[in-house]
Amino acid sequence: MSAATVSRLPSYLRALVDAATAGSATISSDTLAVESGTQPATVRRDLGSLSITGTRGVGYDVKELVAQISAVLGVDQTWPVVIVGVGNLGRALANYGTLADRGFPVRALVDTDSALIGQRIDGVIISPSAELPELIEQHHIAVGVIATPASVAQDVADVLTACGVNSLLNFAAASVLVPPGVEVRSVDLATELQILSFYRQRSAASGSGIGVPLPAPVHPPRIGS
Amino acid sequence: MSAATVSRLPSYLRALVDAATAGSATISSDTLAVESGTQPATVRRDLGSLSITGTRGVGYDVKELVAQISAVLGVDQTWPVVIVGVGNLGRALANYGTLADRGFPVRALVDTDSALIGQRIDGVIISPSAELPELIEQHHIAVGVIATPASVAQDVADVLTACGVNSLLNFAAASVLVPPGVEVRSVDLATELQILSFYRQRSAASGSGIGVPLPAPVHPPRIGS
DNA sequence: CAGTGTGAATTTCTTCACAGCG
DNA sequence: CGCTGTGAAGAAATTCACACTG
Repeated sequence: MSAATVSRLPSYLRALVDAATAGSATISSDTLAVESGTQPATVRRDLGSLSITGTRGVGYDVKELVAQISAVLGVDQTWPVVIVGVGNLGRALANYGTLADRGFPVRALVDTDSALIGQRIDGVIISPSAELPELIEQHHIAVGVIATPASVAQDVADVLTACGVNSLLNFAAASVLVPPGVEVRSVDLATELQILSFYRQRSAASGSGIGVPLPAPVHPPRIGS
Repeated sequence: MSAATVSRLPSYLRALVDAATAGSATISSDTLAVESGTQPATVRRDLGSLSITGTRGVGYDVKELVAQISAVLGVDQTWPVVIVGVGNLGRALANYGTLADRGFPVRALVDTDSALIGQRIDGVIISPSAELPELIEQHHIAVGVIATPASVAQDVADVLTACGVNSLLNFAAASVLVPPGVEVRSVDLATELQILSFYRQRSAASGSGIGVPLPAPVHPPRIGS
């Protein structure tokens, strides 16, 4: 299965859960494409590569699709997490229920700041970084979250991977090198902002002519939950 | 310039700033490739597509590269930001200095919760969502940050784009549809976790044999700033 | 008929490999 | 000699377009 396909599965799953909630029993590749921001042919190929088959003239069975994609993504399992670095970001993540809700319970917290060590966040004690290997073994840690300054991100990744953690979520503003077999996902605000900047400049340059007037502000739809 | 190239520019810039800090005057495509996790040939093509030229036998001029890439990414300019939704995430972002440091000062905050309206975060007052159009005009908002629940993300995007904001940073767990010319970058923890899950399952399946023993935990390198 | 499943065409992206230059 | 710049090859991903089927 291609990396491109995998990267789209979460958005399919999201759209499908929405559709299920809305009561749809089936969904067409056209609809799923619109909901997940891709093309119908791409949807069909992706689902085909998971050996998921629809019904001609009808579409795909929503419940089956949710079950299959969930299984492929492994969202039905639980992966204990360690967060390395309990600064602003690390603390926010530790308190952020979404991690635990998604099957990623935070079982260990690590920092080098002695002022933090011994404190508890949501019941989990903050340990010194030297204890990382023991913690990983004790709690069967599967995922390491790197929330340290960029300067130590590589060191952290080295320790984590050496201890057998082969899924890393990297929030540090640095790319880390890992051995083969280890998967790293990087989430970096600066990167996103810079890419946005690029396209903003670009569209300002091409769109600032008189031919492309700013649309008049509309009466705003109600924003609220 | 291809989207793939643009997506790599931030990591080049990061590596280059590091190199400059370390005192390097020039850098080869080989080194830059290692530092940014890509291939030398890719680096050379990317730089070539920016009409950046190096010196044969030597490499690229670090300072010039930093200047050129910074200009292309527009990081030398300032883009006022509005954050829509001041929950946990929105508040964290509003307080997060990195946004302002990168040329994205938060000039407006919006929420529907009347308990929040009128409060200030870092000097910026929280306004009711109905005022979004006026705020955008007053502050020349260029970037909209969506930090609302998924259910209203699309509505927020509609208002923002209708008011001429064509750079969106979307933290909601929903994909939003936007008119052509508008750039959206989505940052979604659930998506990242699900993709990690997929590869973790995959490597567990292929790597759990006796042939691939868990590496013994090494003596951990010092983790600290 | 509406919508899947899929060969084939196309586009996009990456990598090779090497001539050529400082 | 070391490293760039790039044509050409290759690989990957997307999209077209249509036969086919429930």
